[in-house]
Amino acid sequence: MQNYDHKKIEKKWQSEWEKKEIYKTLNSGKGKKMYVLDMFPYPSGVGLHVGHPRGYIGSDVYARMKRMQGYNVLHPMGYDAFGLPAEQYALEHKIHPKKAVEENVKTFERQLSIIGLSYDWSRKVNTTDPKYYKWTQWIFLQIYNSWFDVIKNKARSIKELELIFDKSGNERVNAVCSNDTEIFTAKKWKLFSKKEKQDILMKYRLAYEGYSEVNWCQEMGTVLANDEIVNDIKGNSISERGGYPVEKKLMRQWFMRITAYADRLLSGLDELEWSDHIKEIQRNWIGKSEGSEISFKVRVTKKFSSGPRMREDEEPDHSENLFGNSHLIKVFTTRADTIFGATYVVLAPEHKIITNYKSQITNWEEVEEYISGIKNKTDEDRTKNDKEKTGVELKGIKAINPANGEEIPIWIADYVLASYGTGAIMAVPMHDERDRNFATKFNLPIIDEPLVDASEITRKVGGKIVTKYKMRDAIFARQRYWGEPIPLKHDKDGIIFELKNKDLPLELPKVKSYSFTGTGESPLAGIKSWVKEGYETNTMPGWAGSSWYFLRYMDPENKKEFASKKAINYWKNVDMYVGGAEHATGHLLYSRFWNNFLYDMGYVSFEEPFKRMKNIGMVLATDGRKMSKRWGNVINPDDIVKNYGADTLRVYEMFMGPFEQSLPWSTESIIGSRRFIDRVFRLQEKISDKKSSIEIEKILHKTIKKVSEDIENFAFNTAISSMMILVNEFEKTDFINKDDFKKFLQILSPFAPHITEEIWQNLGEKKSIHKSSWPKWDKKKIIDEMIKIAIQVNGKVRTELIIPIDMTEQKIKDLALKNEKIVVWTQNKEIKKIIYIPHRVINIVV
RNA sequence: GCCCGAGUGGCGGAACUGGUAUACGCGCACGACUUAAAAUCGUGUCUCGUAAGGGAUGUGGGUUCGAUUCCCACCUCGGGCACCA
Repeated sequence: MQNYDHKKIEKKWQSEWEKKEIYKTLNSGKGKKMYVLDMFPYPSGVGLHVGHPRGYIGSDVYARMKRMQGYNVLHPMGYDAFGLPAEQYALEHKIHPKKAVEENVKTFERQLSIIGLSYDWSRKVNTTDPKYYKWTQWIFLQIYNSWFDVIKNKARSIKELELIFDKSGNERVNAVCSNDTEIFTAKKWKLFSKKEKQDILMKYRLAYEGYSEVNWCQEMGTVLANDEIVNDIKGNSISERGGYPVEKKLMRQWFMRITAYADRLLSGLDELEWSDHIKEIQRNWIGKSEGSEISFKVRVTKKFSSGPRMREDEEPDHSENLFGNSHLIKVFTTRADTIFGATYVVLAPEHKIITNYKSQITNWEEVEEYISGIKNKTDEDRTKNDKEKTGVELKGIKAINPANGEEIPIWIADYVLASYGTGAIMAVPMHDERDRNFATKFNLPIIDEPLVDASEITRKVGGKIVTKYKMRDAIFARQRYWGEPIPLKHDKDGIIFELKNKDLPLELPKVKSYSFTGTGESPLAGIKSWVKEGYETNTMPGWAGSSWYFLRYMDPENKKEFASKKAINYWKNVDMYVGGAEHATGHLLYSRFWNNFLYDMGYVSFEEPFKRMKNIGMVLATDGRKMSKRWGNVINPDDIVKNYGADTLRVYEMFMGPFEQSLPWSTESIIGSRRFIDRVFRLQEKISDKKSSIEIEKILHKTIKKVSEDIENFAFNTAISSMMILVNEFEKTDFINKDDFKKFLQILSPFAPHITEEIWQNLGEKKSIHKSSWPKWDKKKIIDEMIKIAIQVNGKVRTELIIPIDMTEQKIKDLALKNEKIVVWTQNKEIKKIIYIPHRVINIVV
């Protein structure tokens, strides 16, 4: 008997499998389909630590079992490689990002290849490959050319909207649109110029151009993310690196109107087999709340003013204009029932109505100062919970509470956000803690008025019931180089043209420097030919390519479509998605959004892309911290594979604890998994043609059942522990039946593919174990004839009984009562009742 | 602050739907093999107690014949959101 040489065995089988392409998947097959997908990685320069492959091993075990169970399994891998880290790596190493990605992919593949994962590598995708991002651009154009019909609750072509405008204007259109959209008739629409029409349509498109505030750092010449900013001693925002001042700057951006899908993204969660935890995070992120929109009239109290025209008897205005018109303040409240307790109104400092009353506000200087003070603060500063409330009253004007006609003061304060609701609130200090804090600080009245019916009062004061979401539209632009170019161009009059399909992909141009431009614009803006052609200079954000990659794996070489109808209809949604929980509010929301959109437009036949999902827990370092170069606690999987073998690494990573739980790595404990593999190898010596004992058969079949069920539930740790128990039993016997041992090898093979293949073929099999059929357990063989039950007196276990499984309840009770260990506790006492739980326990209550 | 999740031996963890808590593995101790060590194998390993028996699943209470599991309060840790009207 030769010794177990993991290096030799693993190398041999890996090259054999590759040669025979045993993991290659066709877009058709006899069995049912099964799409098992890993979240594709961002190949970074530092390489993998032992935590990274844990999720891949889990999905691999699952995919391998499903394959053996007769499913046609799609199990691909690819790379998400656009974005900042690759760009920064390139800057540091002075190479092109494309080169950096190539290098990192190579490192990644070398590290993965030695673990023995069963990917179909022929389906590899890379988001930075023009052949791939051609279709990212194409999908962008479909989204750009769509609007959202609220009545039909789905996306429709923008051409249809134009037809509606031609026919009847937008008065009756119920669409999701930007909130400063004005109402027009068909007649008026026809009079608009081309540019004006374009601007109006832009307010309806699901991908649209707009402006948003960014954190701008002049010294660094770039936009910073929120977590790249810290506060100095005075509370001013400064960059984390360098400590330069950061201010807010309005910047042109592209957006995705994900808010149109808020309701569907919320209700779609119900049918998904995801952990409740992740669903809850998405629900909170979407943040649905129902309430009332109510208008408060503004009255100028300063005498002889020449302000906006106002008439007391004027009808409230119900236009969709965000900030209402000049003489009405529209507030959003979830507590319309408290309206009689409203003692003041608060506007966001950005509220448009403020400047409309510039000449009526008597303390304008003070107001202006407060507003400009807000400008230099980041949202984070403004929204710190423990922050003392600040604000300024708008003197000279008052609001009228529509419920009781009372005149109440109007304030501006940064605790009211322009981006949520209507940017204005009615303050009810009696019922709202924030309003109460504010009222206390500024000596505003706090009154206790009886509550009224919310919907009734809303109707009475001419308001309406509305639903609001916390979720915002997603910014879909980066002012950086390393991303997909946006496939649009404009002429000198600002008319936007989309690129035709035949002109896709619009490839990233070569550029001298892809570092920050200093103007905040993308490096593409520095390329004369690019700008001259009128191409868009923003690039797409990192999440663009990852929002649809699962569809490309189905048909990765297709040149005519992002994937053929046939392939999409065959594979449909991902059946099992495996990856980190940190993508809950990013990737997992965006890709659901894109997939919903593609469903609306008839490109895919399913609304939800990821039916089942398991979230891998993090592998922590031995010290309980995250593994990081910084702490010097990184364990490299290459070393583990070298010293213990890939099978041992795989078994250990699955055995160390529950799949979804974060666990500390222990190189000390890994020896247990290696011993297990060693024992399995040594068991070969005991193989015989003799029939196994009934006891061994029983435990074997129980183990097959347990392992099958555990893999299905991603309970890999207990699957392995049950196989360890079986091996312990095998070791106690003199011989092992060959067929029984082969069954054991099969259920172990998803975890330890190399050693099981080696023994399998040592036993005379010619075909790969991974192509064999998953063993079935025999129901008859797992039934115990004799079982052990506990006998309790008053809930405490006093003894155990071993009885035939079919013994009657009465007989068991008699036996229990006669038992000498029980009699000690029951004599001279009245037996009140006896509780019998079949096959488990008898409890005698005295 | 609000919303989720978790807390079990020296360590990682197990326990179906309320039914014998501590499976499996690591570590440790002792023993076998060995000149010796490693490897391997065997035995033991929650705690107090000689035993009978008692006590332990973060803490305190409750429901129940019976609670790691359900309920209430609190403590600690992890995650999400963060003045969302």
